[in-house]
Amino acid sequence: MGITERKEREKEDLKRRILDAAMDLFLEHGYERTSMRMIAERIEYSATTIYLYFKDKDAVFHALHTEAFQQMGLRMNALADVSDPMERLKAMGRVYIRFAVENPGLYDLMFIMQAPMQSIADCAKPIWEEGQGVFNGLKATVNACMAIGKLPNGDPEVMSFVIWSTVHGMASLHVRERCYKVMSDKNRDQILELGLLQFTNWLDQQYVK
Amino acid sequence: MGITERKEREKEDLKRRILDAAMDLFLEHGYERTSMRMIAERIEYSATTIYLYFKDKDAVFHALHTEAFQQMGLRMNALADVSDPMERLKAMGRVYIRFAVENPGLYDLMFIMQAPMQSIADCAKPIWEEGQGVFNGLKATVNACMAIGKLPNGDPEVMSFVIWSTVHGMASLHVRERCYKVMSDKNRDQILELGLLQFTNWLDQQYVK
DNA sequence: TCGATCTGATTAACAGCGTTAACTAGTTTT
DNA sequence: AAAACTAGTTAACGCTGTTAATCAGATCGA
Repeated sequence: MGITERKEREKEDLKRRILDAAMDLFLEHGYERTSMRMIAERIEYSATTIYLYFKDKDAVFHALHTEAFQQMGLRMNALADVSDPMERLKAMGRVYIRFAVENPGLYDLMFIMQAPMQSIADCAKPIWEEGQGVFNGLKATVNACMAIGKLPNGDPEVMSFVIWSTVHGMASLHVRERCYKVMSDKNRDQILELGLLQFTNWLDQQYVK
Repeated sequence: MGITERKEREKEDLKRRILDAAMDLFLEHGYERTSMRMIAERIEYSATTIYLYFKDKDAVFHALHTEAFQQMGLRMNALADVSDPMERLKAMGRVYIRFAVENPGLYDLMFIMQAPMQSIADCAKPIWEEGQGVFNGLKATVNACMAIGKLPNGDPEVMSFVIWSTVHGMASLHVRERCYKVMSDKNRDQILELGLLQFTNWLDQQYVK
C-alpha cells in the first residue's frame, strides 16, 4: 500500500516548504524580524501548523543551521584533491572567509547566533555535530601539515583552534560590522583579503628551520 | 540659582538609574529577555518614561556598550607601563581574553551584538568611536614592535587586524559557546589559555631573522 | 456499515513585547 | 492670573511566540 508512503512524502514536503520559506525570510530580514506568522503566511498555512513540525522557533532555525553546514561542507570537500596539506590548509581558509562574505546570513546562523545552539542545548544529546565535522576536517589537515614538517609539532587541536579563531575572527568582525568602522579608507574595502594574505604568509613562515 | 542645576542633576541621576537597572537585567537575562517594562519596574517608573531619556531600546544598550568600553579601556591603560612593546602586545592579548572570560555579557555587547551598532548606524555620525579607541591602541603597539624589529615590517593596520581577529575569534567562540562543543576532554577546560599561549609564541617567532 | 479513534490542521486566546499618542499635574514664565 | 513648558502617566496599537480547544476527514475494529 503506497498511501502511507505518499502521506509520509507529503509531510516531508511541507517540512521542506516551511524551511524554504523560513530561510528566505531569514536571509532577507534576519532572525528577530522573521516571525512564525510570516513563515506560515508564505506557505499558506496557519502559524500553529509549524508547531506540528518543529518544537519551536529555535528548532526551525537549528534545521536551517544544519543545512548551512551542509553547504559549507560541500565547498570544503571540494578541496580534497589538493594534495599538499599546507596548500589545502590555506585553501580552506580562503574558502571559509569566502563563504562568510558570500553568505553572511548563513555564517551568522552557523557560528554567531544563539538560537540554533539553544535548540541543541535543549536537545537530548547536546553535541554540536555540525561544527565538529568542520573542525575535525581542519584538525586532520593540520595533523598532515605537522607530519610533513610544514607546521611545528604540538597539539594539533590547539593549533587548529588558533587557526579557526583567526579566520572566524575576521569573518565575524565582517558579518557583525565591527571592522569597517575602525579601518582607514586605504584598507577598508580589502581588509579581509589583506588580512587573510597576511595570515597565510604567517602560516608558511611557521616552520622554516 | 542652583535650582536648574539640581534639576539637571536629578535628570542625570534618573538616566544613571535606568542604565544601572538595564545593565543588571541584561547581564542576568540577556538583551532579548530584558524588556523596557522590566527596566522601568526596577526603578519604579512607568515604561514610557525611559523614552524621555533614550530614543529606543537600542539606544539604552548602546549606552551600556559605551560604558563597557570604558571598563576595558581602564584595563588596557594599565598596561602603559610595560615598556617593551612586544611584551605589551602580548599582555594586551591576555587582558583582552581575560576581559571576555570574566565579562562575557559585556564582551557580547561590545563586539558581537547588533543592537548597539544599529543605534550607531541610525545616529548622525556613524563612527564607532569606542572600537576605534581600542584598535588605535593596538595599532600603536604593533607599530612600536615593528620599529624595534620584533615584528616584520608591513602595514601595521593589517597586522593589527589579524591579531585582533585571532583574539576576538577565541573570545567570541567562547562567549557564543562554539568551541567547547567541538573540543576533546583533554583541552576543553583550558583551550583559551592554550590557544593564547600558542598565539603569543607565534608572535614571538615572527621575526627571528 | 456504524461508531470510535486517530490525524492534520484550524481558530481563539494568553501574556508579553516596543513604541506612540493623548493626557495630567505641577512648575515656570509672561 | 493666564499661558507655556516639564516630567511623568495611562491607554492603546499592532505585533510576537506559544498553548489549548476544536473541527473535519480519514482510518479502523466490530
